[in-house]
Amino acid sequence: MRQAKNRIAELEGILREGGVRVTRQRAAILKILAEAEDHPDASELHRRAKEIDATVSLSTVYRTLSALEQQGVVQRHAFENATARFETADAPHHDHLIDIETGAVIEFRSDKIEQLQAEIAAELGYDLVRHRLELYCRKRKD
Amino acid sequence: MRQAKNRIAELEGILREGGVRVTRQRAAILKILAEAEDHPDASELHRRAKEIDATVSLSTVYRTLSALEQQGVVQRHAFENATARFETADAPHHDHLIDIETGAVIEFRSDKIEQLQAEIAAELGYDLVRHRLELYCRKRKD
DNA sequence: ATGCAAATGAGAACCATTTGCAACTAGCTA
DNA sequence: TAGCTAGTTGCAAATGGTTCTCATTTGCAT
Ligand SMILES: [Mn+2]
Ligand SMILES: [Mn+2]
Ligand SMILES: [Zn+2]
Ligand SMILES: [Zn+2]
Repeated sequence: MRQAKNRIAELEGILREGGVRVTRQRAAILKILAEAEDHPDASELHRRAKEIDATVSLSTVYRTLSALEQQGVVQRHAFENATARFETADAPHHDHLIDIETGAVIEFRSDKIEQLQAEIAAELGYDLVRHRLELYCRKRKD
Repeated sequence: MRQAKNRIAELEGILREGGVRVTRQRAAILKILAEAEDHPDASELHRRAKEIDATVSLSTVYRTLSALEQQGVVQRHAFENATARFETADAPHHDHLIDIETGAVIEFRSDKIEQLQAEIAAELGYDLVRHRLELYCRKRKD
């Protein structure tokens, strides 16, 4: 809990630095995001945030997510035919494996792949700015 | 040209096999797709198809693309905040590098990455069904 | 040629996300 | 501490790519 509080305070600090006001609504959304262990979409975040502050509107959730994304505090994912999902951007970079039966999202990281991507871009005369790697899988049955 | 004609005939054959009628509109869309060297979206395909058959409607473009996708003849891509783009699925598998300044799409393939992906899925207890790998890049300036 | 299930065009519907606007309010100022 | 004001909010309407509805047309097997 101490952990989470620090993290939230830190995030709020980043916002204030960026000239973004920390309103009641934004604090609620930020707390939800900081505590989330999954990859909720806007309406799920809305549902959760309302438990903290019932006045939060879906519009504000969207506006806040855009602001947080712009501040680099939140990351947006657009998985295959699904609404956008979000997570805080404080964890080290990772990519995602999506279970196509259950929708479960599993995180992973491959330094080899990360490096290969940069090499490929370089070979083609480009600098890699960001990438998207998603594995759509089915649980192995043996 | 011979090449293209064969390819189109072949694609039409696949459709008939699948019990999908080859209409005037579908033939036009198929021809455009077979000749396309880029990754056009639905409205661009519509624009091009109308030059062959002016009656083609955007609805039919969408419906045809869905049908072709289901037959495995066409592949749909949903790049970062952009409309869906399409290409025939007869070329060997490849992934895409997107120039974030110009929007240009460049194809590439890395057998190493392909293999690593399968390994990662396996390690997590999954079978890789399909994946999405996109590199968002900026032209290197030196 | 005929019959009929499949396909079409036009426009309405969908739906996640964005936006306009009048009422609030965070946070600096005096 | 009260006041000021630009940033923020809730609500509702707008957006825009894509899908759907339905009356009409058409591919194609017989
Ligand atoms: Mn994640
Ligand atoms: Mn391609
Ligand atoms: Zn990665
Ligand atoms: Zn690939």
